[in-house]
Amino acid sequence: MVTIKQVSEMAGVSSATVSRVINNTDTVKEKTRVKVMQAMAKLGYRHNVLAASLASNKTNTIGYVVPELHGSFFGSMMAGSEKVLRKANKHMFVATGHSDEKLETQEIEALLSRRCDALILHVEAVSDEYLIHLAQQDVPLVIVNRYIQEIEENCISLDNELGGYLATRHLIDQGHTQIAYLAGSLFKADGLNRLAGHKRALSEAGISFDETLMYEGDFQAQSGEAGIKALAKQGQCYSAVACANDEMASGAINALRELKKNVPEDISVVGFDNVDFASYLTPGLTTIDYPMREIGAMAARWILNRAYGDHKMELTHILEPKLISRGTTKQAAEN
Amino acid sequence: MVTIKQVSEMAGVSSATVSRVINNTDTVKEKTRVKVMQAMAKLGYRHNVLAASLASNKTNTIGYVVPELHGSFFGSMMAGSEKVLRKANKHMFVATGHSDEKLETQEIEALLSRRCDALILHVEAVSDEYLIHLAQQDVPLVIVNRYIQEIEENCISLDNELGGYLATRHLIDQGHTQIAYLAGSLFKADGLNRLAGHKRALSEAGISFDETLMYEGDFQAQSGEAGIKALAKQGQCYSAVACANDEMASGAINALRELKKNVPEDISVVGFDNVDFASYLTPGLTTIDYPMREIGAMAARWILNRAYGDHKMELTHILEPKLISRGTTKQAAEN
DNA sequence: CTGACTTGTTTTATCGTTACCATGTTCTTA
DNA sequence: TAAGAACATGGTAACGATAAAACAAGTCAG
Repeated sequence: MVTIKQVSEMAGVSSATVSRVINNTDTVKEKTRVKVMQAMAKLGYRHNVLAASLASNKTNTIGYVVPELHGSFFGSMMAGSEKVLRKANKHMFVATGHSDEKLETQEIEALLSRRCDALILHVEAVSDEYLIHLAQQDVPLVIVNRYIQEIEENCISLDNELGGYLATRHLIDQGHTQIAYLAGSLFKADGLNRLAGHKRALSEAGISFDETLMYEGDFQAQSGEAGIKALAKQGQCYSAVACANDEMASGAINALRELKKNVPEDISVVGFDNVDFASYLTPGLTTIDYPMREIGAMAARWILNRAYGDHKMELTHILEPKLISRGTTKQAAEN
Repeated sequence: MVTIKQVSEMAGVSSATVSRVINNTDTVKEKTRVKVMQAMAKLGYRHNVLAASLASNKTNTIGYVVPELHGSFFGSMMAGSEKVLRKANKHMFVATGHSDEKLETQEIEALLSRRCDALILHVEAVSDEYLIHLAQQDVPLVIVNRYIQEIEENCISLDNELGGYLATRHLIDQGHTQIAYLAGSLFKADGLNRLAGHKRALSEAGISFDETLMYEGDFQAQSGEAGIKALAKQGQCYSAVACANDEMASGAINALRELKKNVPEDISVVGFDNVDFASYLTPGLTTIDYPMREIGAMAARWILNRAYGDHKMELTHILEPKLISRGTTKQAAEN
């Protein structure tokens, strides 16, 4: 492997000068620069980032932990971050936590061992305490899609309550008054907050929340189907369904079809997340957009701000969801 | 930052011994090991992988280039690799090439600068020559979803021709004889090979390939719609359509619906890739499974084999696609 | 013409490990 | 019991860079 030393010898300068040329860190006479460049080219020199990082105590690398690599959800987030980081010449070291406490911890430790300049974490299993402790150490940290009061400055998340509100509000605006709700797992913050938004929209419109029109699922398509069937069994009456996510909405639509209900003619359906397939369904699924890409970008901006002192960007901690109106919702029929 | 030196002092041993304990690289008396471990715990020592890599000339890191991070395609591939590499305690450094020659080259160089032990590349814009040259250097290399004769030992790809064959063969088996084909971009190897498979299936069944029943699209949903409309305009007659990928199939189905054709009752449709949303469509899309996860896993196995001398695994260069039969294909109506 | 600056460069210490060689100690075994 | 093997550990030179201090030469105002 060619070293900076060999380059410096061939160019007839010291290795410090070569380092300057490589890093553009200090003034170097044009003539010297050219000599160095030529020597590098001739020897086929390749900068050793490892050695540089060790010496400079900076890796220009952001450690990134996501639950999974497959599926498009986290991919979008990483893509958002990548775009921002690329411009700043920072790189990402990606690890997966698989929603397992031990693994998550292990990967975070590994990233720190690699001396990442900062971390972006989407972790689900480690405790708040662990993260709080981590945040108080010297490595800048952004926690995505999780809100922890004590270190809220390090958190970025979506306003799920607002999303739930917007979904139901959309249905109300279209004249629906009997609105069923297929909730996600209510032991999860997201599930709970979305439901809270639903309730707020109802109450704002003077509609009282009817417990019997709600079904608690688990964010899976299967539970959307189950929800519709359960409501049917109870003989519930409604003209619209708001769902905790798109998978459940998709399941619900299938179940409604089985019950010979047309969507959206008989029943309107709204989802949440705006996953890829939402637009491929027929009719296209009306849903709430979960701006993962933007969240990823924002996380990266915070990192740039905190770890590299770039203060030129606009920053927020809470991102706002938007309603995407497609084909599964429709003006309520007149009574 | 706590160093190995400080640990060694506290434990009353030399730094060499501490290194031995950390790396489990040599026998150390149990009593000494305990002393060292305690010192590490007490000082809150964290191994510096950078320094270790520099000294040992090994990073245990695989450089990974994919075209994009978003979408589930490459995510699945990375997930497949990650699972294999995790078991071997290797990590992935992910970079994106965005199908741009300059970017791809740049990222590959960056990974080499970081002294990755090996590379897994899914690149589309760099030339074969560049890759051939790279393969002949000292860094082990696996090229995914691309076949380059001169370095076929480094390539892993799907048998697209077989996939195309299976799709059309499936239609023929169901009694279809007039089969339209919506091709992908034919300047791409994948598009060409899938079409070739289609032709082989036809010829094997004694059906002659009818140029007018083919439309060249570009792998986008839009072009699937366009294809069906173009065929309709020409007044073509067919009972089944094979598509170059699922997006085009989805577009085709929408166009067929517009033409008041029922899928699969009037027209059978088969896609290619088995993307996530294929199973969410109603009816579910019959398609050819592109085993990205398995491809990623295989790439990782090759790396383990080549870069780390693990010879215990079964390896292949060409993976086989499978037909996934869902609801968009159906026995041809009797004449 | 001189002292203060600026510019360009070298010198040398340092970053935190690992790898190799040397050395001392403890088992085996004939 | 002596010799050699196996075990346990220490010393120290790399690994390939950067950074801070020191120095040399050129510029310029007064």
